[in-house]
Amino acid sequence: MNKMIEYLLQFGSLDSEQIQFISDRGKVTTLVTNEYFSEAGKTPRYVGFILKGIFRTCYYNNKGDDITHDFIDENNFVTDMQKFEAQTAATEYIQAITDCEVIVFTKKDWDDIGKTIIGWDAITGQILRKCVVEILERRNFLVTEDATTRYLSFMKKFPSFINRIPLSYIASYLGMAQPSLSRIRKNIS
Amino acid sequence: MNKMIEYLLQFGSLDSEQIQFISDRGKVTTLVTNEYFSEAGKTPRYVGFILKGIFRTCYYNNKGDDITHDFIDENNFVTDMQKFEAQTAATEYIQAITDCEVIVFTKKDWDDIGKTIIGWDAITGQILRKCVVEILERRNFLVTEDATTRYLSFMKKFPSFINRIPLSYIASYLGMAQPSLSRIRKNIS
DNA sequence: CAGGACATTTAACAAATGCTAAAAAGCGTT
DNA sequence: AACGCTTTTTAGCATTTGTTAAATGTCCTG
Repeated sequence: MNKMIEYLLQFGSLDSEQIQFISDRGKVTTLVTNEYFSEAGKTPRYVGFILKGIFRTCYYNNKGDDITHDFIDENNFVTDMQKFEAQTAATEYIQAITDCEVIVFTKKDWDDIGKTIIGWDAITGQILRKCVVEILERRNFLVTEDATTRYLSFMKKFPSFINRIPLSYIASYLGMAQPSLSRIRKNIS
Repeated sequence: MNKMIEYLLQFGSLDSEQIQFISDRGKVTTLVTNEYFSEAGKTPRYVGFILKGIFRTCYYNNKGDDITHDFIDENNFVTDMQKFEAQTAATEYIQAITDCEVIVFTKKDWDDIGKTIIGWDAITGQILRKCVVEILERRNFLVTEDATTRYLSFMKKFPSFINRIPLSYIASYLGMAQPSLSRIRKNIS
């Protein structure tokens, strides 16, 4: 739980009573590889804070291809934010792609924290802003750069992912076919 | 100013005193086509709410190409959020691509609103969440779909942009060369 | 309405990437 | 070590997209 509190304290201050209030509501759970944290068509039940492991968000396009939109790893919140807030059906999957350890909060507990802790909106707002910037940075270059550049940037930003994640996920995240990614890897080395 | 208040009221309630407080701090200004709202290398001075016109965010990649990242139009806030909050130098330009009319807020006034109005964080947090979802929806398909599909989706989502925006901006936004976009337009019709 | 500046289209060729299927490599289990 | 299963690589060919430069179109100004 401490890792999460540390994370939160980067974005605002919390006294020990508030920390206790938050801690009391988080439950540590584990997911095994390939297990879903939330599923398309179902209402997301939890916000999670990742203690260990990597998740991906993904969906099936109209050709039936499995497309990975993003990877999320240790020391980050994971949730289908808007669908969780609105408690409506998600359109994407969130899947554990390694064994994972997560602190989860139910909607009720998350709302209670928001109502109880003055400044909670400011903290989550800041986290959100940081996430937006990161997402844009990560995804903008995917649109404009060629395949080799995209892969090199990915390696640079997520060196630890290369050997922990199936190549097919990386290929679809980078917007290319898997054989193309293989070819690129060969050319680089 | 009313258009902005209406927009805000979608995300939370404000009493007439609060509305007055906000209105007193916004100044209506105009920008002509090609004028910058904020510039790379400079600290953003304003948050804006667009009453009329279209902006784009853009930057120059390492080959010197002018790349458009996004379009923003009427009835939306426009700002380099994180750089504005932190008051540090921006890395992108925000440029008017039509004549524009905008309500602007200085950093000081924006902060004063945040300090004065209870629930402001909650309102801006909601707007932020909505923006994140929209940005992701708009940009995710750019990575995985082919050029024709990307253009068709763009036309569907922004039919009014096609005749108001230079094609070169649209081409770079969609991640393709301008002659490719021309070819696609020909094939479609 | 002529001229100039800028935006868009066209064409031909080059390069990159997609697609398919088969081969190879890796991995866990027995 | 051998087997089955999954992942990754390879190869050849088809298709898409990029690149460059010239031609055409459009709009504004004098």
